Amino acid sequence: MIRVHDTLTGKIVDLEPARPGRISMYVCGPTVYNQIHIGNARSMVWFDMIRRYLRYRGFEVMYVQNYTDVDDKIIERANLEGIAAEAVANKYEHAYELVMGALGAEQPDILVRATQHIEDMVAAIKGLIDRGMAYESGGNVWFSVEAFPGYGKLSNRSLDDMRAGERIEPSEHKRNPLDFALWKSAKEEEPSWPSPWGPGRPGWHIECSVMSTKYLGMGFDIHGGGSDLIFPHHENEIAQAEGLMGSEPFARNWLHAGMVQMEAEKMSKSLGNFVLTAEIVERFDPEAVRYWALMGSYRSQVTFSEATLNDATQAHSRWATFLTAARHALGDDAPTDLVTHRPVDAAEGEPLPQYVARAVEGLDDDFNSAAAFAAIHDLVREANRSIEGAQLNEPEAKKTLSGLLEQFLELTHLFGFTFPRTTEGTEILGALVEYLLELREDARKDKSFDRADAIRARLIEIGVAVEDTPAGPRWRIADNG
RNA sequence: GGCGGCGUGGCCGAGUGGUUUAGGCAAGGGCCUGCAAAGCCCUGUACAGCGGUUCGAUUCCGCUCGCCGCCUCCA
Repeated sequence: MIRVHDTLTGKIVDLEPARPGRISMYVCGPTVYNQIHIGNARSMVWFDMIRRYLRYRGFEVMYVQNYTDVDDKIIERANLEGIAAEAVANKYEHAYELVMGALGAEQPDILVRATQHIEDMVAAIKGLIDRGMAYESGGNVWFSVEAFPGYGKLSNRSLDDMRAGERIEPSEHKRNPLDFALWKSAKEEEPSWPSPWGPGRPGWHIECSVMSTKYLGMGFDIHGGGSDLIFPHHENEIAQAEGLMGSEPFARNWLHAGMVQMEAEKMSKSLGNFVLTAEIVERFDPEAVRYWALMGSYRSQVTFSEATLNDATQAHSRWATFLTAARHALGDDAPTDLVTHRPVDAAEGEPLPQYVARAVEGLDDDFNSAAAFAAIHDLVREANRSIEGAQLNEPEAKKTLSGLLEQFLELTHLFGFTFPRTTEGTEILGALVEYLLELREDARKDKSFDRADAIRARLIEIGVAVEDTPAGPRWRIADNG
C-alpha cells in the first residue's frame, strides 16, 4: 500500500484509487509568460517522479498537465515584446518542454491549454450562475464564496479568518471581497472570446476545474502542484468543481510540493529573485540537477545554493562512476535487461531484492526518496567492495556483482537517471580512447611513465578520466580538471 | 492577526520512544597504485532552549526563542 500526504486532511493516508489499478492525476503546470525557474522545475520533476513511481508500482497512470496560456501576465508580455499573446505562450511552452526534457521529465499523457477549452469554461460558468454559485456584474462573472459552504476546507481557513486579513481590496462589482473572477471582460486590444456576458477571457482558476474533470472525471485520484497554489488556486478549483457538480470530492488526494527559497525568501517570478532552470541545466549536469531536485522530500522547502548543487553533482557522479566500473568488471556478462515494474499487488512469495526492497519501502511512504537514495548508495558501496576484492573471474562473484548492478539499474532508471555520459559518444570515440590507452599501456610496460602520464593528462583535459585497475585501464567521461 | 510548516553532527538531508550505523558532500587518517584516479576501511560522539509525560525522549505534550510559506499573480 502506498501512503501519501493529503493536504485536505493534513494526514498521511492510504492511496486508494477510485478505480483499482488506475491512477488519474492532474498537475498544475506553468503560466507561460516567461521561462521557468529552478523552483518551478523542482516541483515538476517531483510530479514526474511520482508518476513514474506509481507506474512502477503497477498502476496505469493517466497524467494530465496544463499550460495556462491566457492571462494578464501573458498579455503584458505580449505588449512588451510587440507580439501576439499566443506567440508568447508558444515560445515559452517550447522553452518549458526543452528544459523539462533535459531534466528527464516525461511528457504528460495529456497536455491541455486554457485557450483550447474556452467553450467548456463558458459552459461551466453558466452552470455556476444557474446554480446560484456565481453572478454577473458589468461583463465580469464572479464566484460567490458564500454560496459554497465548503469554501476554505483545503487551506483550512474560514471566511471570517480571511476577511480579517484585510488585504483584498473590495471591488464595487463584487458582493464579497473574497469573490473571485470566473470571467473577465476584455479591454480593447486584449485577446477575447465571446460569451453570454460579452467578450472576455476566463479567470485563472476555472480552467483547471474544467480541464481536469473533462479528461479525468470528477473525483480523480491525485491533484498536484506547488504549495503556493493551495490558496487561492486549488481552494477555488474545489469550490468551482464541487459547486458546479453538487458533489464531492473534486479530487481524492491533494499533493503539494515545497517551495525553493533564495536565501531566506521564496524564489518567485514576481519577486524577481529567481534562477532560471535553463541556466542551471547549462552549468550543471542535468541529471545532477535532477538528483538535487529529488534528494529530499518533495514536501520540504529547500534553499537554493550552488554548494548543494555541487554536492548533488558529486553524489550523482559516484553512481555514474560505479556504473562504468561495474560494466568494465563484468564485460559481456553485464546485465542488459532491467525490471521496470514492481506491482503493489504482485504475487506473494517472491521477495524483492534487498536494495530494491529498501527503496520501495521508503517510496511507498509518501515518496521518501532520501531513503531510496540511501539504499542505492549502500548498494553501490557493497558492489564497489566486490569489484575491489575481487576475484571476478570467479563465477560466483560475478553473479553477485551482476545482481547488484541489476538492482542499481532498476532503481536509477525508476528515478529517471540514464547516465548518458557513461555511454555518450560514438563507437569511434570509444575506439580512439581504447587505442590511446593501448599506447599508454605499452609505455607503462616500458616503464616510460612520463609518456604514460602525459597521455592520461591529455585525456583528462579533454574530459576522459582514466583509471588503472588490475583488469586493465578503464575510462569514463568526466568533467575536465 | 488567521492557517500551515520547520529548527538534526562543518554543509545537505532521512528517521526513530530505548538497545546497531541513515545516506550524501566536505575534512582528517589509512589501504590500494609506478604515480594517480576511482574505490575500500577508519574517525567525528548531532538532534534550538526550557519544562512535562515516561523506567527511558532527538522522537510524545506544553511553553520560549528563531526561521519560512500561504492569506495578492506564483511550482
